[in-house]
Amino acid sequence: MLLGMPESDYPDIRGLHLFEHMSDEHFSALMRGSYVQTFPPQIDLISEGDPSDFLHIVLSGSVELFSSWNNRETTMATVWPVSTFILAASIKDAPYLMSARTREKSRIALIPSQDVRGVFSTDHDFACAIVTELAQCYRSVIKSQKDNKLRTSLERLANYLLRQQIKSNGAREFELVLEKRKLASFLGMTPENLSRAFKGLKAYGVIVSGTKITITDQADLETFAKPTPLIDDYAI
Amino acid sequence: MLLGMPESDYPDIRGLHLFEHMSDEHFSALMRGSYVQTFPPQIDLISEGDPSDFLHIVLSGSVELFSSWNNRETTMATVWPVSTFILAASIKDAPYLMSARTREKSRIALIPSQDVRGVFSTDHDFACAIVTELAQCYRSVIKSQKDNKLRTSLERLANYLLRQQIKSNGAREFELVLEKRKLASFLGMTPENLSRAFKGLKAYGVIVSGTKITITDQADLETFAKPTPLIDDYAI
DNA sequence: ACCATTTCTTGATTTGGATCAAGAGAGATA
DNA sequence: TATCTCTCTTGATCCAAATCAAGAAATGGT
Repeated sequence: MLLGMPESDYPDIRGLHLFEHMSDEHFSALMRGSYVQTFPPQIDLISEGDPSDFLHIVLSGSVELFSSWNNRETTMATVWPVSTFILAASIKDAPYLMSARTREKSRIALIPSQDVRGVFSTDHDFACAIVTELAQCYRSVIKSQKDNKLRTSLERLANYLLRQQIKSNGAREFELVLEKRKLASFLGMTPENLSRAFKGLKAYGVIVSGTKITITDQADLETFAKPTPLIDDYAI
Repeated sequence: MLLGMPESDYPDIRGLHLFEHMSDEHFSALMRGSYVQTFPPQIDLISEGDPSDFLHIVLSGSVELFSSWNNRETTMATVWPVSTFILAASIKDAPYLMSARTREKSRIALIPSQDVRGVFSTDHDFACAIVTELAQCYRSVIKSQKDNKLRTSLERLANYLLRQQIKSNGAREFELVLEKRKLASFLGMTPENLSRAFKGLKAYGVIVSGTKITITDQADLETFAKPTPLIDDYAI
């Protein structure tokens, strides 16, 4: 069942860079036309090729973005609260290029794309925020493209772990946030090979126990991984 | 030597979607601060990591965008007249993620990024045009990402040829616009393997003679390549 | 707590692509 | 035109990763 957006969700959404500086009036207008729904795990939210009727926002839980072709499937990204996804398609009124499914029970806000485009065309601050967001998204994909084309799978895994470590405040020990099979797909490899790659990183001081990763020799791993801000820093 | 932008170049630039709808006043302001320079072939225009001082526009010739890491290099894209490149970096005032070099003698316009950001922050039409442009760029990279992750190298080549054929108005016969070694890098393979891949496509009616491609059995090639708008149509 | 199901791991094998090496062809230069 | 250089092609070999197969571990439901 679809629910109108409860006001209690407003602050979370308003806190996103995307909506931070737009006028109260426009923000309320967007919210009034929106819905919130809680979905069970593994539910398809959108399918690539469909018209982009809604801009989606993950309020809780998490969402996998994936793509398929010729009976193959690959994980493109994972979206965590609070963030939007498929902004580009909504703005361009173009079909989705990726599909989305919930990874777990998730609360998703749905803002009609038409409303987004409407406000975008009149609210300059909103347009500026969209530019910043899209530039960020674009640069992230370029980095991912470089990661894929310039690195071997072992190097990609090593750098992925270093990035995750930073997100875990640089702790020696941290948890994988993705299922290994999804991580493998995200990194462009098979689950079998991911398993072997983890063993390959043992030589550089990486210990894996279930979802727990321990980096025993930071310098050694970094010497091997050679992380660079131009690929691995999501902030720039 | 740097030259101010000659007025004769204004129409070409004004014709870009990006600058089409902005006010005359703002357009002139941008142009007044800009430069045009003609570069010889194989000249480095920008290096990844550098601050993005200028938005670049290719007026004639062509430019290769490439990236390097750990002594490896890969071709990311080729830019043809008349188009801009590194818009996202200019807007975000962030370092370039890709390097650029001329492929041939090329005329390049240079618009100070600061001016672009200045006009962007006040001209709503310009901001909207930037949104459209960035959304387009983003979606192109996503398509490229899907191409790389979901297809084998033979499939990538087959679909590349079909896309190039469309750009050549669907002719049975057309010319490759890239050097084969650059095409190989762009498609994520070695020159040796590209050579073998071309031979592999002979089975599907592709004849290669130097830079000339002939598709003798359109249906057969398409059956093998399985092109989809969600990867291969640059327009959506 | 138990069973069923799925995921993960490990090993054996195959395959696609990279690398190495050398020759053929094309383009540039004098 | 002849020579030099660079790109492209081809063949031989090697390596990384995919696939196939089976067992171990973890997860979820009753």
